Amino acid sequence: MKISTKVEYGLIALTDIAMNSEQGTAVSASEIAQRQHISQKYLEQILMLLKQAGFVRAQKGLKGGYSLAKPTASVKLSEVLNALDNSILADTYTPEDAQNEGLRPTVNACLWGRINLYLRELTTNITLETFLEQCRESAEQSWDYYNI
Amino acid sequence: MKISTKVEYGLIALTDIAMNSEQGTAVSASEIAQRQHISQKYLEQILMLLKQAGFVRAQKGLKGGYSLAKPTASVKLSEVLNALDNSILADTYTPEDAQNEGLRPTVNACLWGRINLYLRELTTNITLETFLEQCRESAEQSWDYYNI
DNA sequence: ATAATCTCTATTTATTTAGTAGGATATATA
DNA sequence: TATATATCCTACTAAATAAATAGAGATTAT
Repeated sequence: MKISTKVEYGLIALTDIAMNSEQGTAVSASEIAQRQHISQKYLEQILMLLKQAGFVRAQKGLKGGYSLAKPTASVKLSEVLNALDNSILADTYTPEDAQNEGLRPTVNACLWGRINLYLRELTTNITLETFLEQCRESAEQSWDYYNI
Repeated sequence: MKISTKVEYGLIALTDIAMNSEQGTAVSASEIAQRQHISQKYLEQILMLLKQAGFVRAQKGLKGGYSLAKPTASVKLSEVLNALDNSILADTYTPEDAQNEGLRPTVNACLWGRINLYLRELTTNITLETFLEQCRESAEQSWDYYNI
């Protein structure tokens, strides 16, 4: 499944903020950009999406930056993805589709609709909390892998 | 999830062939194009993919066309999708990704990899046979819906 | 004051998608 | 064998989308 950089960077940024603002300090866009090798200006646009959707709060000025606006357990991955790209979990259903005399509506209903439902269920059941836990486990595993 | 017309039309075409070549007669591209309202020239390119991947066989010349090359129960949806667009079920993993010092490899492994695995499992368990059955059920349902 | 930070909008560039187009090749049938 | 009807193959193009780049404005801790 092809993921746009916007969605990928957005999730990386959210993860970076979660991991690096634990002491109550905000994480600036420039920090994230440097750490994750992402264009800062592009990242700023993406961070605005995360802020508008209520996942992070922003603090302007010196020592400002972004911090989490909610407890990680209440952040559903499906909602984060929707905030970054509202087509990623959506059915691409058009009004003309419904009037199509061919197989298009049927295939849409039977297959793509079913796949999207599946994806929504999957991503609804992943929270930022569980995701961060998996990231830590994954990091440990690759550490072991290279050192044993 | 955004599906390209190439993939969508490919699946529609395969379904059309399955439904309309039962008497051993081949289905021509022009027939499919008319029935499904798809550009014939574009469709021809897509049918070539399905042929190259071994899902349909082609018969040139007068009264020619396409017919299924395998029993429907042995056609896995995952394989059809891969034939039409090999990125749709794939991890978008690049060599640079592995060397990235940031969170990118971790997020790739923990999230996109997991989602793709999920999608592959789902689509591997759908065969053309089961899909056709669902299409028929769906058609009956909408029939009922509008007539009762 | 000022330097650092987010905010907002416009523009540009690169890539992908969704076709269009034209002709070559093969073949059933009259 | 002539012909109409198919598939096969490749090149090209227009439109949409993705991925930034750029610049200026607003805010705020120090």
